[in-house]
Amino acid sequence: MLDIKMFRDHADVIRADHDKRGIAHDSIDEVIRLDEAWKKTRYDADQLRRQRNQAARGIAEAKKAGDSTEAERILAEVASLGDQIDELGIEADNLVNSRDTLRMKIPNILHQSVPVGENEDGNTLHSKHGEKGEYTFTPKTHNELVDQNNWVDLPRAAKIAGSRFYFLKGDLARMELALQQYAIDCLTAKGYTFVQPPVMMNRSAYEGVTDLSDFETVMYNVQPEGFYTIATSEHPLTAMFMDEVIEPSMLPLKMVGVSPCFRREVGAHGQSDKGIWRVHQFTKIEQIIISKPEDSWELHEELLTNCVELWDSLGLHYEVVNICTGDMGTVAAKKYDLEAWLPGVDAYKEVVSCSNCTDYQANRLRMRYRTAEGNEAVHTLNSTAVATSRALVAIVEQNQMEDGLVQIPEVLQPYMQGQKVLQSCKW
RNA sequence: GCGGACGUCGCAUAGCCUGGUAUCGCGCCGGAUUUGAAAUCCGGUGACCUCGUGUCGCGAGAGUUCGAAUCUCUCCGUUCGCGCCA
Repeated sequence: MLDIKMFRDHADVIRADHDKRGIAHDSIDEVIRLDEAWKKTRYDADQLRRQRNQAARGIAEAKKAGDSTEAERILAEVASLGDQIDELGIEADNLVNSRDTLRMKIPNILHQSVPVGENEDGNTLHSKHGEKGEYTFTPKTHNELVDQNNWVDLPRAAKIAGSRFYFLKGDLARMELALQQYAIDCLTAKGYTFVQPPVMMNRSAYEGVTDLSDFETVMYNVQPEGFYTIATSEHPLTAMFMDEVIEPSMLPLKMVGVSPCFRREVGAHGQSDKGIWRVHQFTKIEQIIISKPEDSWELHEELLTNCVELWDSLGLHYEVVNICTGDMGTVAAKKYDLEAWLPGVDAYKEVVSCSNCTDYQANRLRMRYRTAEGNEAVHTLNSTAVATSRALVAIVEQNQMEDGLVQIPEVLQPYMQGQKVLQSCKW
């Protein structure tokens, strides 16, 4: 959510940003209109409250002085004030609620380095890492490979849960765990604190970190408590300091989180999403930073550097893409994606997303830090380190051999008792 | 699940019984003093607005009242005891 001061003092900046994104200004104008109406109504209500408070003080004094006639007189005079105050108060509440409901939907201000484009075709190449491997045979898709080796059981998962769930089995499941440990070790070595978050959140905290439409399409709602299962550990870790004033000496707060991630994937279909590429549940190791505003752009680059080092060390070929205006969501001010090459389909597909959300989430979460001038909103950043299901797909496809077995990346071998090749499951 | 206690500005705490201006301390910021620092002293330190002798704010919401941190109810959270439990 953008600071209301942006609408009052720098509406031109928001308008220019909407122009870049190619969206109309209607909502901005409406927020400004509602804000002015709220300020006026609020002022009127305050004036009445002031009258009432003065009267109440008068009554207190009169009673102390033992003058009950005077007390009765003031009481009669202000008898109707309460109703008027209630009326104006409700009106003011309605106005400010409408204002903020609308304000929540207005996207973050983009960084100037974000390329302008209508859709994902406008994303620009930031950097290339590694080379396409050369195969003396026709590379298979990960679906064919996990099927051939009995590493994934989709039909039985569908039977007991539903489509887009999976059993992960044998050596592939072992490598999944190795990936988790390796990624966590890499980041804790860089000074990031390992945190395991709750995997469910209440609605009010969740509203602080996500696009409102996600409640209808992304998160599972768990009854009877009404919790939401997290779609990524970004959400609990970012919301962790909700409603707090953080000591500046604690910043920047760097965390590496691991959690299962749950996604309903409403409306998501298509041949390319078969197998374990797009699923309802997967594990993700996530980097989170909470920082002072002046440090966030440098730290955004640090997050990307961490990803690059991690993915390079796995020996994988991928590209880094700078997401354009038309492909950016509501929350991020700038976003890099890592797209790994999948030889089975000869395409680059998203495996990592690295965002600077500036003060957008912090404003919603009322998450501030102390400065000489007062309390100011912090900046929040997040980046995938490894989403294991997708990393497995990239490894399986890129490291496949002619017999359909898969070489284990060297850095993961120590986590698998030195094993070098993933073996098939018997059943 | 049952029963009790508790929730007050960044932290810590008083006020609650008996309704009538949000207390003291620490930390932090500014000023005085100092070559500098420490110590000391003074002031400030939640949010909002049309910036006032203004309004709101004591976990959230509702109620009683001219007026609620204070009384009543519901909910949330923390904690202790009992029960169940990996």
